[in-house]
Amino acid sequence: MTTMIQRKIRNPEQTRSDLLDAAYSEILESGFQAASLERILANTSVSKGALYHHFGTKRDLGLAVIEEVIGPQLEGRWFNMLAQHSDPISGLLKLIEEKIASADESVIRYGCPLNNLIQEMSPLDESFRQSLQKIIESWVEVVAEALKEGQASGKVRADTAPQDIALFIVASIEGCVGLGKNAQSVAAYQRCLEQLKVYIQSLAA
Amino acid sequence: MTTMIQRKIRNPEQTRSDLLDAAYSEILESGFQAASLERILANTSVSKGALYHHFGTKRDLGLAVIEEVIGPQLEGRWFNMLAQHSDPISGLLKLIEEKIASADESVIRYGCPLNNLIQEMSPLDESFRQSLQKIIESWVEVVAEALKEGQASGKVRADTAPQDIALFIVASIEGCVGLGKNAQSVAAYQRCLEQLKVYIQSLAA
DNA sequence: GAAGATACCGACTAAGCGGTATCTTGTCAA
DNA sequence: TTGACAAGATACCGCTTAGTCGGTATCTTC
Repeated sequence: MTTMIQRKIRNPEQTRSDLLDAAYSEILESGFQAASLERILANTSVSKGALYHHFGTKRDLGLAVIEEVIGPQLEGRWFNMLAQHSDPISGLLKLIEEKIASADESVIRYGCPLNNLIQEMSPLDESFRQSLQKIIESWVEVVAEALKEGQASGKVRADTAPQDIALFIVASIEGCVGLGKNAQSVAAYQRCLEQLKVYIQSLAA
Repeated sequence: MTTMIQRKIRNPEQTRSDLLDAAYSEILESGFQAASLERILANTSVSKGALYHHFGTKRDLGLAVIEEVIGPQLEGRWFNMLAQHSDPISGLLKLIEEKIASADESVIRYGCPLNNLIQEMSPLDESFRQSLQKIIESWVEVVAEALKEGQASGKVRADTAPQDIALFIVASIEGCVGLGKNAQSVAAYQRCLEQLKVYIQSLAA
């Protein structure tokens, strides 16, 4: 009944991964709710049937993007950087400096994928919120742990609360990205991060 | 041809204001793109015809919400508070403390209306971006001016850049709200703001 | 090589969307 | 009192949306 022009060779994992990538881009550009499955499909060569074979609903696709694309992206980088510095202050400064150096149009245009989804989805869908929260928590935890070790080795002021400071640092970063994004200004983003550096330096013992 | 059950008395300004209020709530809950005109109308007793009499498009309605509801809400408060303190540090601390004290479920649930719209709309619609940017700029400006005056009167450290610091403070606040919102935790929000207080205190001469 | 499972295809559906057209009614100035 | 216009009402339109379904092609297993 219908003409069948299918892919000759099959590669389910590739198909799934293509969908995740395309969905990630679409969500980054439009947000989750305004993300269009038709557009995602148009940017891959995947059919609607294949999509719904791999993901039960649009929601499932979105959650998979968070857990399998956004999460790993963020955690790996921070974990590694802080692991290879014995002094957490240097490690944090290095990470911020890296952000300042690599700041470009696309960061300023789309902002932080994590923050975007938090602002849009966390009040609307509890599963999204929890998924995003897991990432935030492990991010904060990595920073807090580094600060604690720094306190133990006498490199970070002892009269501070690592957990709270870590939370504030993460919050500030998201804030800087958000403001830079709205100003459409790489310079504003960088100036904002420079102030965060000042704050971080003030944590040194 | 059509049955006409209309409002007996007319009050165009009230109608317009009702629409703005209902649109504000709907946008706060669902974001702009997912905000439904039908739902907005259902929450007022206004007809679609009346809506489109007052606002040309959904976009126009959104822009009016930003300029006539969100903007004034924010600016008034910060301007007044900083005006009545000769010491900007005290003024800022007072504002943060007020935020900490008045933190409740609804702040944590919906977050900052301004930040929500920035993350969602600024990459998608240049008019939205500019409208939001005007608010951010005047917010940053109020803080920066207060800091400058503080420097002049010797209450704020002279070796700092008021404009950059103001930017960072605003960014941090948005970040704190955003993280508190995702954690669904008033306590986390408050802890985050407490750290901002520490930073602000460090600006004193 | 047959059978069963997995992967994939694309036309279709129902609902919701923003927006429009055409109408009536309230208001107020002349 | 009446004419003009602002304000409001409602039915309707075209379009997009997420999701479904019957069917087919490929792969794996025995």
